[in-house]
Amino acid sequence: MHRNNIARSGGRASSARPRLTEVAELAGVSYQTVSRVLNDQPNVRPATRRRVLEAMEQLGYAPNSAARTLASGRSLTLGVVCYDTALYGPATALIGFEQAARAAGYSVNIVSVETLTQSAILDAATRLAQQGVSGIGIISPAVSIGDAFAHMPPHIPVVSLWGPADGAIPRVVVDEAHGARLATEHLLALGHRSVSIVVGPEGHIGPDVRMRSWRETLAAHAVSPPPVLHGDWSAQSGYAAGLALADDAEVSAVFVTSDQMALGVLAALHARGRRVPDDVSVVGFDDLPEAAFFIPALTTIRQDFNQIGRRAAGILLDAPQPPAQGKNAPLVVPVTLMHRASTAPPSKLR
Amino acid sequence: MHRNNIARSGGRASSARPRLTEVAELAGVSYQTVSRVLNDQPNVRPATRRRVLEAMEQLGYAPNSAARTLASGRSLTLGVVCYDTALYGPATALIGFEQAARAAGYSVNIVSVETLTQSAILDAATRLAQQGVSGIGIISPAVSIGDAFAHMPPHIPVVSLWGPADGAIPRVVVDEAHGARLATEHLLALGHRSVSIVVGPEGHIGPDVRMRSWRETLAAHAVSPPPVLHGDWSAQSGYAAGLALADDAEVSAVFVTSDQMALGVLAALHARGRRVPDDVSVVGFDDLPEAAFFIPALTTIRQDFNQIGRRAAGILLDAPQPPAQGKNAPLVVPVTLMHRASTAPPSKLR
DNA sequence: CGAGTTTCGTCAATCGTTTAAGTTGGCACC
DNA sequence: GGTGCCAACTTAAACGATTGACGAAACTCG
Repeated sequence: MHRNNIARSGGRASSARPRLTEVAELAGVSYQTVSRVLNDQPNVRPATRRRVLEAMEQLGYAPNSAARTLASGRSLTLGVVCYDTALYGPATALIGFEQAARAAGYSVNIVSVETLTQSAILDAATRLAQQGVSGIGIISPAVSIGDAFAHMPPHIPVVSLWGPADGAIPRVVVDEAHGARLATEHLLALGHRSVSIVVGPEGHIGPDVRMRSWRETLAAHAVSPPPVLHGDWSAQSGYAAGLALADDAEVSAVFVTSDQMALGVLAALHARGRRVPDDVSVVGFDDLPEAAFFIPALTTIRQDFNQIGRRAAGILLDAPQPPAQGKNAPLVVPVTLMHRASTAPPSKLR
Repeated sequence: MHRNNIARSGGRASSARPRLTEVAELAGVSYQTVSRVLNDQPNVRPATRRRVLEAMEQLGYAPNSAARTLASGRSLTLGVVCYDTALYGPATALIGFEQAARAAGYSVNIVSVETLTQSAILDAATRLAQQGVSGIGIISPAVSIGDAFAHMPPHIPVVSLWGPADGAIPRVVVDEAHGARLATEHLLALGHRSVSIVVGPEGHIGPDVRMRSWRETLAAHAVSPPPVLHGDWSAQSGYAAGLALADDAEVSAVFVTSDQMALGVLAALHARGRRVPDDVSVVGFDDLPEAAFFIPALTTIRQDFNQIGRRAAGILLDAPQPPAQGKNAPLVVPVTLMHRASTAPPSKLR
């Protein structure tokens, strides 16, 4: 004997975690049978199964997952690459992902990336792959990560949340286009002659789609689009954009593509003495829990972040084999307009 | 032979993950030596080490972590129990935790709990323990979870973030008491005769400490404390509290123990026509990135969420053996006052 | 150049499972 | 009452590493 396990070698029930063989012993069967019960395979008599389960219960047995994955090749673990998960949306999606994974008996490993570059994401995903996860979710509102996954560790299904369409990996997105249309049409329907826009960082997927849809909606109403303002999701950047908007007397309606930025816009408009919604109407995007308590309460587009996470996990769980990763249609989560106090008809119409 | 590995049995470099023996073969050493390099044990000549590392590089070798933990008993994985990680603070702490863990070569497993009860937390921690994590962080602003860890899976170090003092587990907290004192004294120093308070949910640790400190600070200035209002961290609950405050003409200064609730308070005061800071001064707690863009910009107590997470991971990493879990002093992260526009001297003094 | 270290290889056991293949027992059937 | 068969169970070989003991070759010194 080379490694003496003191804890176990001494007499009976040790404090260490019981093994499969101990369960078998207690139940009076072979360890094989216990394994059968564990992986609920057929050919175990109900009475035997019951005895085994009782023995497990009694010993407080839980299978050693390392041994399990080693022997079986299946890890029962999913990985998530997080970026900026401190934002409400991604954080909520992460929780949703975990909930769905846990419900299916999987655990969740996370790796965060500081920057949203292809190589950083690829590194993170590789880490997870080496950890042996059986699927990877990527919370990545960036445009071009598709290529990165050409060199991904082979045979691990991947799904992106708010991901780009360029890659060949499946993705879960919200109906960005519809949301932008809802927002823009809402403002037009109120009587605004035009709708300005504050979009997220260039190169991110969501903003791009929202902007395109906004432009199309304006075009459908024969409105030529005003200049586009860019932000980086932060309230700070929204404030900067808001100052620019405030100085333009033509602006009577703004679609801000995130609630955080909308908060900044509201602050800037207030600082410049432009009243909302009297002088300027503002629509956000996300429907943060706080949005209803902005001053004034923010009209915004709600997206169900938790569901995005759940759906993403679901895709991985349904695809233990890498799915047909064609240019398959993304899973689209619907959005709805929450009408609150920050939007009203332009003053001249009242 | 019982299980034929088709992929590997065919000729040379297969697409499957290389094994330790393959590295050894390529480097022209025994697998023993490779293992020595891997666990950087002594007695390997630099030149040999280099050859081995090159071979690893060339094959893209990464150790199979399941096999590793099985054989060694070390898992190189930490677990985190998350509650409401969609909130900015906890989410940021989670990221910090992961960053620190990753820097030390550990990966991070998460389990979320829907409710913050002892049993839910214990279940979650047990799940993680069964997963084989070598340390557990608990993001738990609740009071009484200490007992739960009496029956925890043995010999796994645990640390709580914003955790209660009652248990015997180490914890990382912010200087709640100092923060509350800073906030209260700031308002008193501005000339307010009294300071009202809106605290978080009863039974949570942070709120309790903050409230006690607020009370002591008032006492030190010979001010008898006004009635306490309770919220649940949400802006919604802050709004409700704010309405109550707005109706009380005596109130000229409020310390709201979270920025989210402060947002609700601001909205309620605004809705009731009470101006901030002219009629009422408001101080928050947390310093969310958005706080500077509330209307008006919120004076608040900043805490470094990321650092809390990092520190928590650090404690676990320094304690591969369960630490001396006495009533040890918690690791206290400092706070600072961010003075902004929501606080000013009471109107009668101006 | 011999003694004492390093360095490295061989051999072997082990971690706690899964899983293929072999063995037993009992029942039905003709 | 043998034959056949299936369910139920046992045996044995992996999975991919870690770890220990031990010995042989290769260095380092005095």
